[in-house]
Amino acid sequence: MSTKERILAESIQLFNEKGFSNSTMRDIAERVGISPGNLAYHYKNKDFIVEELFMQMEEERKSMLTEAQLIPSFDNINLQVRQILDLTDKYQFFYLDVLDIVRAYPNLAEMHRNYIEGHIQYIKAMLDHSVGIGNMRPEAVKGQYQRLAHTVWMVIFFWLMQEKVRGVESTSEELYKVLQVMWELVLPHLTEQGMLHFQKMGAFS
Amino acid sequence: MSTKERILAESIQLFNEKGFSNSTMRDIAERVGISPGNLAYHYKNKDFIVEELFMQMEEERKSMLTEAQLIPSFDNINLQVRQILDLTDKYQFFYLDVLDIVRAYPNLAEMHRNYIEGHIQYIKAMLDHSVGIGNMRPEAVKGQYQRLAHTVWMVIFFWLMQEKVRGVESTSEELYKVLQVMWELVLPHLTEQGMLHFQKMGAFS
DNA sequence: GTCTATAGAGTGATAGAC
DNA sequence: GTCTATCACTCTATAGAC
Repeated sequence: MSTKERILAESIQLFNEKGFSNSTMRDIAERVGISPGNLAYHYKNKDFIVEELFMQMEEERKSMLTEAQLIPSFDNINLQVRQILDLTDKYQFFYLDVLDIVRAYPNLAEMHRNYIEGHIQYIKAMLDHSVGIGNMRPEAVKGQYQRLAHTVWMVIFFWLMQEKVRGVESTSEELYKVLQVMWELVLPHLTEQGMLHFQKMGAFS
Repeated sequence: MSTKERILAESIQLFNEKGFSNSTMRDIAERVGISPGNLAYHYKNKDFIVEELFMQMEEERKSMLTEAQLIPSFDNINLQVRQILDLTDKYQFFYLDVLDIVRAYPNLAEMHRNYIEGHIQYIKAMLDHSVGIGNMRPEAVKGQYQRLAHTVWMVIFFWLMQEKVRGVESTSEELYKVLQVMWELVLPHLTEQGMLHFQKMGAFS
C-alpha cells in the first residue's frame, strides 16, 4: 500500500471519527505515522485529499449502480438502497460534514450537487418505472412523485446525521429502520399488484 | 439595547451567514463594533453565547406552541409548522451547524436532544389525535405513525440544510414546498372525512 | 520520499489602563 | 464597561538536510 493510499484510507477514518473540519493536516500525518512535511509533499492541502476522496466515492457509486441499474424490481431497489447506505457508512463525513465541505470548496460543491440531483432523478425514474409497469398508481397531483423522490432522498441522505444529532448508535437495527421508513413512504401509492409484489419480497429480512 | 443584547443579536446574524464554527470571537466583536477584550468581558467563550441563544430559541418556541397547542385542526397544524419554519429561519445556524454544535458542547447536545424528541412526540400526538377524531385511519403496522412522525420531523428539520447543500435559494416558494411535502406525507393516511376537512382548508394558500 | 526546523498567520485568553 | 497590548497556542506552508 503506497503512502498516498495510506493517507487516503486513514483520512477517511479520521474524518469520520473527528469530523472533517476538526481534522488538521497534523492529525492526518500523525495518524498515518509520517511527518507533516511528508504529508504536505503528497497532498499540499486538505483540499486535494477531500477532492480525491470524492472522486473515489463517485467511482464506487457508479460501479455499483451500473451493475443493478436496469431492473428496478422491489428486491433490486432494496439491494441498491443498501449499497447506497453502505457508501454513506464508509464515507460518513461526506454526509455528516456536507455543509462544511460545500461551504469551503465551491468546485466540490458543484460536483456534489450533480451527485445529489443524479440520486433524486434516479429515484424518480424508479417511481416512474413502477407506475409504468402497474405497480404504482399514477400521481394524483402534478409534481407529487418528484417531491416524493426528493423526500426519499432526504431520508436516506440525512439518516446518518439525524442519528448523530439524536445521539442514537448506528446499529444494524437502525439500518433496518431507514429501509422501513423509506418503504412506508412509497407503500401508500402502490397498486394492488404492487402490494402483492412487495409482500412477496419478504420486506426487510 | 444593552451590549449583551447586541452581542446576541449580531451573533445570530454572523453564525447564520458564515456558519457557527467559522465565526471567531474576534469576528463577533468586530461585527458588534466593540473590542475583543470587551466581548470577552461579557461572554468569555462562544460556549456562553451559543448556550444563551439556545435558551432564547427555546423560550420563543415554548411561547408559540402554548398559544395554539390544544386544537390540532388542519389550519392550526399549518400555522404551527409555519411558526417552526420561522424559527428555523431566524436561528438557521442551529439547524445548519447542528452537528458541529452537538459535537462541541455535550451539555447543549443533551438539551438539544430533548428539544428534538419533544418535537417528534408532538407530531406523533397530532397524528394520534387525528386518528382519534376520525380524520386519519388507524395505523396499519405497529410503529408506523411513530416512524411517520419521525419522517415529518426530519423533513422540517433538515429542509434548510438540504436547500443549502443543493444550492437552492431560500425563497418563499421553497417554504411553500416544504409544507406541501409535509402534507403529502400525511394525506395518504387520511380518511374520507379527513380529506374533506383538508380540502376545506384551502391547503397552502 | 522522508525528515526536521521554522516562518507567519490566526485564535483564545487575560492583564492592566482609562 | 470598554479599551489596548500581549502571551501562549495551534495550524499551514515551505525551505533545506538526508
